[in-house]
Amino acid sequence: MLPWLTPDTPDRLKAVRETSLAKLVRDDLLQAILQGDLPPGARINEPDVCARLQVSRVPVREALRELESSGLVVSRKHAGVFVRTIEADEVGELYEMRSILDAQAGWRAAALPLPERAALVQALQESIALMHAASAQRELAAYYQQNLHFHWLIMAASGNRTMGQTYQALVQRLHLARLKNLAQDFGMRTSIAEHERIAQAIDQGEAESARRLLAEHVSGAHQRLLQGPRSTPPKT
Amino acid sequence: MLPWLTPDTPDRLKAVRETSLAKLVRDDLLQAILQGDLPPGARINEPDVCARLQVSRVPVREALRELESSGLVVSRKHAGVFVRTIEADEVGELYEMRSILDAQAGWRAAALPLPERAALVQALQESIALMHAASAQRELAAYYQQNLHFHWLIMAASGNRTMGQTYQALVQRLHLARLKNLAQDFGMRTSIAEHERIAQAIDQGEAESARRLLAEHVSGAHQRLLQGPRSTPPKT
DNA sequence: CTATCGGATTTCGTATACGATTAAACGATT
DNA sequence: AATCGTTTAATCGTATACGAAATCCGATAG
Repeated sequence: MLPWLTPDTPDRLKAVRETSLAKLVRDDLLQAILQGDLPPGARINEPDVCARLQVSRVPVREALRELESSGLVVSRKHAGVFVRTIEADEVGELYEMRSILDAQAGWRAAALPLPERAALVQALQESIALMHAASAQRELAAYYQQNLHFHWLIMAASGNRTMGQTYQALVQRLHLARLKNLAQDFGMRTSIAEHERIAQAIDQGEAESARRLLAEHVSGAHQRLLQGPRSTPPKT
Repeated sequence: MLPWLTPDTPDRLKAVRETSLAKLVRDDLLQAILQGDLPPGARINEPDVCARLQVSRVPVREALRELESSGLVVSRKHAGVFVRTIEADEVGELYEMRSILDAQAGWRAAALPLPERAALVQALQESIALMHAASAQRELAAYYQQNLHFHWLIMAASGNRTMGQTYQALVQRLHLARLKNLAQDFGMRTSIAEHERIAQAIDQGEAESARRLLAEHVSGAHQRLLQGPRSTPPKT
């Protein structure tokens, strides 16, 4: 390798060549939306974005169109672009889709050849450990992130990139809904226990179990969300 | 109703108010792609589109960006926009997603309250009748359309609009793959028989059966596609 | 005759400016 | 107080221009 070439030079070169201003603007707005800097219902001002990022209107408009088609913003003609507000019924729709996507990914993951599966399971267990830590310290944000990570590990391992993209868009929209209702502790303990059983099923190669557990896990998460926070589960 | 108001006036008014040039261009290009006028791999020339539709470049670019994010075209910087070519492995990914979406929709449909379910089943049976007709006359295009229609009926009846949108985008991409391989007769008889059993399961309200049958039906369609055309199934 | 290098053409990406249209806010009138 | 008209500000669509990149093509060297 030539001395002035760092290992990541080809990647950076490729990134510069293939990226466009529109994509950069899109990523910036995406981050702003997901972080809550642009809360649901907020109006996105084109000139402001142009001024902030020092770009012209065209890339901004293209970025907004792309965000619109992924369902994160809505554009009302001659009125502006607004961050979408996700209604309760749509949350239900999104959870239903998540449940079947997660279930399918889990099924695939559990049917993976042993070496890859073992690597996945190890990553899952590390994620679970971090969930325990976050739960113990009541760090909801950290727990939430780990939760996303856990499921993403399974999705990524399933090997279906198309499904992964849909999943990602889906999670982003759910995140939008989450921004409205303040983050709350909806049964972290139950959730962790389910995660452990899922990881176990994948570890054992029990594909059908993994599928069922994941479907129930996601549906259950939705149910817990609907029922709202509870102090402690009643001992029957 | 006021005399000068035709029944569809509100709709048309709404359409005019909400539509934009970009959306019109998008729909036009979408149709051109799906009809095969712009075959996979074809280059989409911006000035040509501008000249043909008598619009400026901005709406054309926005339309292309939207098509890109729905996976129908790819844009190579400074090289142009091209209709996507779907590779075999991606076809597999798409079929995998279709199978779980169809299965879930069928499960929901079979759990529908009786009046809606009866209406759905009637529509499904009409569709099957048209499939029989198309099959008898070897009209592959007509059969293909009915096939799409059949599955769409189930998806629409399931009531999950979000899932319906993903499904639609998915079917469009699969259609793109189909444009490359010439349309072929991959077991219409088997397919019709499966459709009949699916309609029956929904009619009987057997949700789990409907889910399983649809999942197997779509997977089977993919398998038939992979194996290529066969003269007649061997009698065991 | 082939391969490679270089320039010319084409096309895309971006920036800027302007007219048209619309929505929302404000004020005037009844 | 309610309604209507006006104003204002924003967006949308368009036109134009320029820089950058890629492709095409020919000339030259081997």
